Amino acid sequence: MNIGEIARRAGVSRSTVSYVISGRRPVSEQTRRRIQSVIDELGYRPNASAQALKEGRTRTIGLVIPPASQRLTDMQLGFVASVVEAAARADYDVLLSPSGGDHDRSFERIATGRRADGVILMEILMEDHRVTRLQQVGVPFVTIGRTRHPEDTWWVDVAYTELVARCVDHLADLGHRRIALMNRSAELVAAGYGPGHRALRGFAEAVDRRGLHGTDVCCADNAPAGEECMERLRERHPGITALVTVNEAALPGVQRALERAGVVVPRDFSVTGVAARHWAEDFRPPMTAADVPTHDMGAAAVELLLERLATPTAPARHVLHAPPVSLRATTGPVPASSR
Amino acid sequence: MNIGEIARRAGVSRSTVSYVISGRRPVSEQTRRRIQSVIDELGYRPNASAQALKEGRTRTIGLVIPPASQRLTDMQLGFVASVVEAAARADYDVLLSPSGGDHDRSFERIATGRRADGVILMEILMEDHRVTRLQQVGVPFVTIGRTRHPEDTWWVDVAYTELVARCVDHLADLGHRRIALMNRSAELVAAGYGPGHRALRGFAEAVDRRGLHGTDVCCADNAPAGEECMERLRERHPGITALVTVNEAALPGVQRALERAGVVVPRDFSVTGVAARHWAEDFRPPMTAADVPTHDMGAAAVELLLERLATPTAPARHVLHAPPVSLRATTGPVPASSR
DNA sequence: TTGTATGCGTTATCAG
DNA sequence: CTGATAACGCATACAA
Repeated sequence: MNIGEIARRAGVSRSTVSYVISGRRPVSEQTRRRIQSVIDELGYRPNASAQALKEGRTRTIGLVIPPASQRLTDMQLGFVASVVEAAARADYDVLLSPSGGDHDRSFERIATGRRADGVILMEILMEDHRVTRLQQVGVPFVTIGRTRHPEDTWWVDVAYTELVARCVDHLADLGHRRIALMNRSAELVAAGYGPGHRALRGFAEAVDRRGLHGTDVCCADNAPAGEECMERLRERHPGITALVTVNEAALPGVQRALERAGVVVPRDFSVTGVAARHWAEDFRPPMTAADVPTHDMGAAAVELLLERLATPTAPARHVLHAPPVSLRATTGPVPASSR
Repeated sequence: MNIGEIARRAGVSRSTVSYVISGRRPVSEQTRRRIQSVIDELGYRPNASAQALKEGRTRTIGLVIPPASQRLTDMQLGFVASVVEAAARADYDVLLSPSGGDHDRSFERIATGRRADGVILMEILMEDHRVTRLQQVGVPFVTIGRTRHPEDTWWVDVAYTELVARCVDHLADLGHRRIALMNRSAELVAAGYGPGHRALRGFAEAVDRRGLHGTDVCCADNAPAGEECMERLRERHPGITALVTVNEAALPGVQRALERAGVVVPRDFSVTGVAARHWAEDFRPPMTAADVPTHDMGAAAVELLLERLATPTAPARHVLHAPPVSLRATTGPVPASSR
């Protein structure tokens, strides 16, 4: 069934049906009603492909996610959920592309097949070939995260450098002198994953500025790795009294390791860092942390993209989130024995 | 840039370019090469909307997920990931529709706008209006989960009734007489959520058949709820010695509650149930459970859908997964004191 | 081996 | 207020 069929049954031309649907020109109440009743009766809806072809836009956003094979972290999931939700609110659909390496077919379809009006990219590397590719092809895009030189791209990001530095400052203020950073996985950092690098930089700078002794370790994004990592950390660096973590998925393991070692938080050991809110709140006791506002960020990414689509010549916009460190219950004064 | 532009630059007709791309008719090596080089040089890719309009198919699968506002459970996420991955392998794209209630615009776009060749639906209710709607519209679909009368729909599901019964049998064999079922949330069960109903039925039947004393409770899909629920359960039914759970998201809370109460698993208390593998393995000690093969199920759903698209007249196919209960370390003989 | 012409379902321009 | 018609970009039947 198509618009011609509706027109035929209503005894009007196809254009009139089209105008009834779009409302872009006045139609007499009488014919409007007649046409509408035929539409309702047959349950007619315009063919999206034909509309897209004619209008030159698909009302679809491409969302490039990490290869689905590896389980998405909660933060990634938070981004996906909020992007989908924000897009739906704007009556946009979301086309998912699970793309990892180079020359991914799914990515290429979205980038060059005009299947989407614009693209949202996440898990950005400092040097990201997907960003390069999208720029080359000329598809409007917004990144969640940013590359090394983000000046004239559109992005939404978390100020990892600053947040981690704030956590270090907080610990230093509490008298801690020997602290550790639990970073994301070694592979991710090696690949040039932005948050990993920026967290490390913020840690190093703050530790240096406050004259502390800092240790940093990479840790895979899961609980067992967190447990092992925490144990190894305390074993090799028995002097540390506090942890800054940017690896939320490892948190349950960190907790387990501390519990098993009989370490009481925050009496014996302090924990803080950057995490999605529910990870911080699920920690026992609730964790003092900068809560990454995944929900706002996904929505902001969509908003930026729609703005970019509406005014293609607009200068690049960025949103850098630096949420406050929410004081909960995992940080306290350095133990007297370690002072 | 379009196919005409390529044709013009290569000095051939548009059809020849089209045939070079599709390979559906022989083209002389010489012109093929000339055309290909122009295509490569300009980075030309056919317009997906035009292709879809012409061919009458979009090479896109619609995936209807729960409203994104509520965090997806790991099992749901597993389905999404595996569907996306399997679709990508078949060179299909996935269009996401976060749809909850009736008359969802995003759902309607997918159902009636011919934006997708077929649809995969998850979180199916015993009476599901989305299923009805899709049948009415005539869009091919496959459900992950099934309705009350699933005979002539296409679906992939987990045999909750049977799996829960097996868990009960296992506990009965170990001598447990008073056991509890931790179901999904009360809202979900009230809404007619299939797994909730079928788990309850399997539990009731098995408990009855083995002459046990069974208690069942609903629990929200998160750790804090699991903790509270477990505590209440032990408080109100101090006699229970084992738990069957189909609520994986509550597991960390269950674990925490047991630990806080000083209950040693499986010496004092046994735990088993249905869960995605990593939840079972993350439990301490590793949990004896029927592991839901989310990965296989998503892939199977895609496979079924593609088969249905290929042969529209084929009779309905179903896949019912009944994975074995993997013996790990959370079940043991009933404590002597409770025998 | 290649070119010409048609139509997929829409929207919008131009006439009436 | 409404209708005829020309694109949008592509694939393919038909011609040559």
